[in-house]
Amino acid sequence: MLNQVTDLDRVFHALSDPGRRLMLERLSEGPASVSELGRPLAMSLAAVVQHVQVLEDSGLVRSQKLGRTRTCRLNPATLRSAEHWISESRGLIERRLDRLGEYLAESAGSPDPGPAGTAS
Amino acid sequence: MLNQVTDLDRVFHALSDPGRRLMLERLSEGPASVSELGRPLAMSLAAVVQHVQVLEDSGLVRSQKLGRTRTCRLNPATLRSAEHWISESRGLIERRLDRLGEYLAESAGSPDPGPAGTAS
DNA sequence: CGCATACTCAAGCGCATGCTTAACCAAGTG
DNA sequence: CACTTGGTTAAGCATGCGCTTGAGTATGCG
Repeated sequence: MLNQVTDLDRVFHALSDPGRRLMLERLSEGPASVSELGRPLAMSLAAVVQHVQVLEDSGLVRSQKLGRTRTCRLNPATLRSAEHWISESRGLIERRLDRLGEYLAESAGSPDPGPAGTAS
Repeated sequence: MLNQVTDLDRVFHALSDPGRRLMLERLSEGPASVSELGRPLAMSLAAVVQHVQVLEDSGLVRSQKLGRTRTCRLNPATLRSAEHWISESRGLIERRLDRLGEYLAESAGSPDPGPAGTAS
């Protein structure tokens, strides 16, 4: 719950690249080799390897080498932790907005009394 | 569904910074001013403004200036689109793993028949 | 064996990011 | 009015990121 923060850094950063997301989408349909992941991407194999490394460092992907090919597979648990962070924040504010809506509906006409609370 | 991709770039990139996530958590409890968002962050106001700019470009945050203070508030819709992308990928692979589990339970002993499909 | 395949590693390059300081402006406050 | 507070903008700098090339290693195949 605390050092997960730095984990989230890596996860969201990994997710912020369209090429890496494409790899993940591919991986969500089943395991794949490194060169297979990079095939639709128009870049050198070395670059693909670096992307895979980012994904693996983030925990989104795990891989193992069998013979001379490295097989990657998605790790849903890490994906879930990112999803969890988002849904927490989103849930929080949506509940807040709901309550605000009710409040405004009840006492229509009054301005927001104190949205931020401690305003120094 | 298509040009959302570049939007997701910005959203996930915005989420990849711990300071920005802290701002979002703050914002999920209600609107706040720029200097208020930056108070716990140990950096100059100018830097905070730049972070807010990133959040706003991503669509995660909207703001309006009233008097001399800019008030920021969270936009749950954008948060939801990021959550949606993740849950899609995660759902896909978890269903796949479930099916694989059933398959392995039924015909125990057989190897995976063809996980990637088109292996060229 | 020789040759292709599938990476792996290191160095380097250009550009973006994250921050700083400094100057500036506008809005409240005494 | 002077002064402070809150924010904006621009310039500059250090670091990191994404990619390349080039060389090397290990595996599979005929």
